[in-house]
Amino acid sequence: MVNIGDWTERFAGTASLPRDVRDRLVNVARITRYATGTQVFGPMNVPDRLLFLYAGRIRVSQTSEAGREIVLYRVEAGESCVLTTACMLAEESYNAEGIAETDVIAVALPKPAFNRLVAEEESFRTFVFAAYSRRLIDLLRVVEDVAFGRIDVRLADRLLTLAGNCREIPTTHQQLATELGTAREVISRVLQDFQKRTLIAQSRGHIVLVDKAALSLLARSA
Amino acid sequence: MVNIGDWTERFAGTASLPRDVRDRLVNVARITRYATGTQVFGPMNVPDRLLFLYAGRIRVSQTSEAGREIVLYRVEAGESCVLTTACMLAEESYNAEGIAETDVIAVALPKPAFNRLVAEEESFRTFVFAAYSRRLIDLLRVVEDVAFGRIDVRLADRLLTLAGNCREIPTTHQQLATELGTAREVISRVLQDFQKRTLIAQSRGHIVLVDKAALSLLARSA
DNA sequence: TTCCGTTTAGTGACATTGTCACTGACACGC
DNA sequence: GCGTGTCAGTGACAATGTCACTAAACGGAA
Repeated sequence: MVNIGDWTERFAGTASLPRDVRDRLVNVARITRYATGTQVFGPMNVPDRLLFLYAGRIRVSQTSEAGREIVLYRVEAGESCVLTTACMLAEESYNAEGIAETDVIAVALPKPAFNRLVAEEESFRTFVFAAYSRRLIDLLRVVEDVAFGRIDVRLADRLLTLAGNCREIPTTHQQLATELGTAREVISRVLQDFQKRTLIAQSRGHIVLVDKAALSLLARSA
Repeated sequence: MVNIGDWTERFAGTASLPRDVRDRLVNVARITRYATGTQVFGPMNVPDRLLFLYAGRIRVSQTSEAGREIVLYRVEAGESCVLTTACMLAEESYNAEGIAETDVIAVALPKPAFNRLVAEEESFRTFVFAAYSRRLIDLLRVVEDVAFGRIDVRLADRLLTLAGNCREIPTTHQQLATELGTAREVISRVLQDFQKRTLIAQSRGHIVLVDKAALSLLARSA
């Protein structure tokens, strides 16, 4: 186990806390690691601690009974994973799960410590509420996209997001279908259309964004 | 203005607070009323106070740029409206709005009082987090329905919900389309199908649930 | 290397849902 | 009665989802 030192520097909610509070936190929190591809939380795997993402990225998605899946949002380093909180508090069941998309290092805070911190520290409270709000708004965006958005527009947008500064994306049609909550065949059709319009180039498990400008235009067209 | 007396009895988060805290709350909170059909909050109308619903019902929905709309959830008496909190905290814009579906009486708590309460009172804190969690899970449900659900199933389910114990619903096809985030024509088609199968009867602005059992079966079939 | 099984992608037919441009029916006030 | 606006019905078509396949690419084993 590698010592990651004073992780309280890393989080907006803890960086400005008094020295003694931070020392206490470092003592009570447990550092947890998840290898790429492993499940961080899920219906069968409800953590009893609050997770703060020190490094890595978690993909949160929801699966239907029929087995279809949609990506809801991603938790990045420095953020907290509030869905686990929701999970602990609300007794209702839900079928969202978090998968480590890279190797992940998380800080797991026991519930009593979390409670105390929310009660005593204004800045931490603000951080937690902001995290909740952020996720609520993320979900509003998902609802809007799924309910009213066109598939080609959503796909163009997602391709650009996944690529970041890069031009290439190592991904399969099935993975992209999961991103948008649709079927692989639909993705294949749209990607073929993109290819014909020379917006992208494809090979097995690999997509190259040839014309980012045009994709960007398409993504913003709705 | 009618005096509604000690409203702190009404909320899970305030009923168990010490007498002196409740007296203080009653003093600082303002009672607000909204007539049926008026907007409680929206993109252009961000309240600076936290709302707790004393009586009535608020319908929270989201509108697309193209003007199509979908109902996200309803806030019932005794619940708090956390989306307004999200709204205040997160700077990001979103286009959800809350409409008073009946005449509404709400308790509006100034932000400092809210903050103090969250800090000092465990039971209130639990209440607020539970409210957030509830909404997050509501939204997960909406995402699942919209992304993976069939229209006929969703409509059957919504009709039963809207009817409650009653057999009749005074509503237009357009209103039902807004409930599910679809188009009126789609609702018309499905309702005609339901009518042919004698699950319902229709007249202008009015639907009678003839065979609730069958509708229920259909609603649960996915 | 060749063979074979697995994963990934392509295809066409069809079902469902969404869009558009209408028409007709009903209710209400004058 | 007669307009006027709201509500519902319709058919053609477009977009998306489903199904049952085939074909191509890759990787390991013989």
